[in-house]
Amino acid sequence: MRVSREKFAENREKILAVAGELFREKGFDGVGVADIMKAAGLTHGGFYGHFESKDDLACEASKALVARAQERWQEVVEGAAPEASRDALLEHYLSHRNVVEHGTGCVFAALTQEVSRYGPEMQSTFTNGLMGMAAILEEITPGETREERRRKALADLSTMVGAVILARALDTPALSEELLAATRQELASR
Amino acid sequence: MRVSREKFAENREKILAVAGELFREKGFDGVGVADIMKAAGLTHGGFYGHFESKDDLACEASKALVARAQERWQEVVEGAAPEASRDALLEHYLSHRNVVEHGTGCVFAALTQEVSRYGPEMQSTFTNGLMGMAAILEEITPGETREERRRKALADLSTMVGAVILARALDTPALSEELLAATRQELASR
DNA sequence: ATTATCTATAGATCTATAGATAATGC
DNA sequence: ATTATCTATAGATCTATAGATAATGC
Repeated sequence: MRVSREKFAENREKILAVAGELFREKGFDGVGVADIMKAAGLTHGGFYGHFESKDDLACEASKALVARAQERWQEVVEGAAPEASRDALLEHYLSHRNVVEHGTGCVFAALTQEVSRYGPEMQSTFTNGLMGMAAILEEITPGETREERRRKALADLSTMVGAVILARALDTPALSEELLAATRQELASR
Repeated sequence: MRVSREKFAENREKILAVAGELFREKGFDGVGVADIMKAAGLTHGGFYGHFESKDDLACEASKALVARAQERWQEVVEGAAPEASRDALLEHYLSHRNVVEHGTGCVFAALTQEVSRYGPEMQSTFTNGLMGMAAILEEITPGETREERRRKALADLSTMVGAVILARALDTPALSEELLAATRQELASR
């Protein structure tokens, strides 16, 4: 049941998209190749025509997710007036949606803890991604010197990702919301 | 090869201690019952005399780790002069050691992302733990009102845990150290 | 006699591959 | 003829259990 070259490329993209969602929902270790292929509407065995291994897929999916995350931040920043861009980004990131919807939420809030156990290529992808996010933040962060803005950007990035990760672990929506609101308020007042 | 009642209790503690370390190193999904028992110097089959299931062990080990983490923060706070306690806690937590030594480092920096996928009992344990850490922070956080101190404590907790998680994902020690130092400096200046 | 541990294995699941199938595209 | 997918399965690994073994403690 061979498909056209075009459809082949489409299938590869479908696998990547489905994997990006399932990995964020269940973690790299929490989902198997068969699950991913089933969700993509293909058979298990067909997978190895598209990717060398599950690790290969995990790396490719991560690269796509990290690139997309940076694009989203750029869009949010560029979509707001310069003086409102930092607040816009804070509202975009520290949102109820990003806490509840794991499968479509921030890749860093979902997978960072697994990265340090998944080999150098994955770590390199996340390092580049995090530095990219920090660079975007740095540009919209007030401060006297470039060093001060860089410092604030790194600390703010830790705060933002940390808040979403912790909010996801809390078992009461009211507590998650309080943590999120507290973080938004504290970051905005700086 | 039956052992004494005393030795039985000792073996249980040994399993819990080894599990606490291996879970923090490799994640709940990254280590098996056989690995844990081997590291404890016991056989695989003996496990089920001590715990009902792997999930049961994961819950018990998490409870112990969370309780121990709170004790450590209390000790650090009480071991410093009142006006220096916040700085002491920041230095204790935002340390090179806590980034590099996963097996003995902060349980929240190691396992929080897996918690939301591991059922309500585990989430409850982590929620209680996080609220306990926030309460300790709140007491040593300056601020006009109790609400303001609570808010700052929640945001600072997000920053601290977030910084260690991100520092662990970075693939260059110099970048990890920069992130840690930036976060320490920003938090201390508040 | 009781019970903590050990040996052995059932049963489920997961990654990866081999060979068959069937549609594409030169 | 080439090649993308499907069927079937090998091989590894993981949780959990059954039955045997041997030391404890009434």
